[in-house]
Amino acid sequence: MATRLILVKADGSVSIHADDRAYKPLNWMSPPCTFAELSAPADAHPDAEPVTALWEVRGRDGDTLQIAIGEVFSDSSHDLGIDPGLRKDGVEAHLQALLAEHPAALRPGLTLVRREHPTPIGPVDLLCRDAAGGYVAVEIKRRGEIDGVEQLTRYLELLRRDPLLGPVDGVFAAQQIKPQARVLALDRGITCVTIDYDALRGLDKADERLF
Amino acid sequence: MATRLILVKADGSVSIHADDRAYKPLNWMSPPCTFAELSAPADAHPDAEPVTALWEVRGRDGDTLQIAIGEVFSDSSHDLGIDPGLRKDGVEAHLQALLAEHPAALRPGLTLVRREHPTPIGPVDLLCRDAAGGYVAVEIKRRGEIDGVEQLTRYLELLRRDPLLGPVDGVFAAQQIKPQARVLALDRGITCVTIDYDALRGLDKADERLF
DNA sequence: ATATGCATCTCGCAG
DNA sequence: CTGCGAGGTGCATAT
Repeated sequence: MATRLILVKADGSVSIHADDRAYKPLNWMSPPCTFAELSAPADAHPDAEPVTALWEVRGRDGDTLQIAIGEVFSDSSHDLGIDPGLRKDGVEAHLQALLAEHPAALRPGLTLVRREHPTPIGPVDLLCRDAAGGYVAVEIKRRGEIDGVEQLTRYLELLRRDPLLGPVDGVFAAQQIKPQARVLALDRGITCVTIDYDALRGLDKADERLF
Repeated sequence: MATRLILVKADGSVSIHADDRAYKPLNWMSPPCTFAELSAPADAHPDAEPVTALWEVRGRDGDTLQIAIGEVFSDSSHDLGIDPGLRKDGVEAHLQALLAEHPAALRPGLTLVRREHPTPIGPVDLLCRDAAGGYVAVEIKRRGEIDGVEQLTRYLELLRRDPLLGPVDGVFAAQQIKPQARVLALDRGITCVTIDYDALRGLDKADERLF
């Protein structure tokens, strides 16, 4: 038993918050879920704090979350209406767009062949050619971790099976690259490039001024 | 402007919730952060809804979150006190502990060499030996997905470079294994084992009774 | 409905 | 403090 905040949203989710852990609840049930009040809660131990209500929230896979309520300090309900939504900036998609405009920022002489070049196991962020005409596959992340290196490795493996392309170089580009990811990349002959987002955006702005 | 829930926690975090997205806020600032009310909010557009207050939340890296408040429908504050905390059951650590006690549940004749056996790129969950004396590396997940297979593959690659160990088998153990992960594992010669947590715990309880 | 990839992920642990 | 792995991750998108 503890004083906690229970948040029931219109989407059907239920969250139980303590006064810490940032935005993450102690426990929760994601929608879709159904909500029921179990009748006549019986206290197992007479010494325990009395339970005045018992809620059961049932999730889609049959998981249940039971909430035993002792005392209610505050209970309010509000209709929030339709939300106008939220727009974000600076995510991976923007990095990809900027680098597609300025591939030479990754390696001098690099030119873009296409964005989201398809392979059987998913699209490569950028496919480029270097000054010598060789193909270069680029994987872009906001934060470069091992997963990204694995992803690029799989793409390279498939691209290199394509006789039309010939040898394919790999470039792993991110605003920040974790040491372990860097080690793994180098071990696999993949070049790491850390990106300065603001500088790149500046480059883009300068470009616009020229035309 | 929209009707939203603003949650300010004792840990200093601020979250802004819409009436959907399960427990995730539309926007937030994680602790540690400081909270200030900017004075005299000026409305840029006379037609816009009036802003009666303007909050600025500043994060550790200098990020700021500004909250413009029009009308307050409800405002309440509660002292939640110290939280007794939350104990979880059935997470990967428990699975690992149980399997370390009962490695033969993975494959008959298997015995434990050590838990968290170190490699240059991280620890292998379990290192075991089979009846024939050969080494077996075990990766344990609650939910087996492709990432886990990749992880085990990396460990195996490194362990197999160690001449002291000789050939090393791989076992991928999880309560639930996704079809694609299973296909990838089999393609790489890795054995998949789905674990019945309750049965394993029963095995453990039975063991305790013997001593 | 399911698989894949991103995220201001958050959180806990261990060096 | 930092890095890294786990999470009932959540969430959007493409298939």
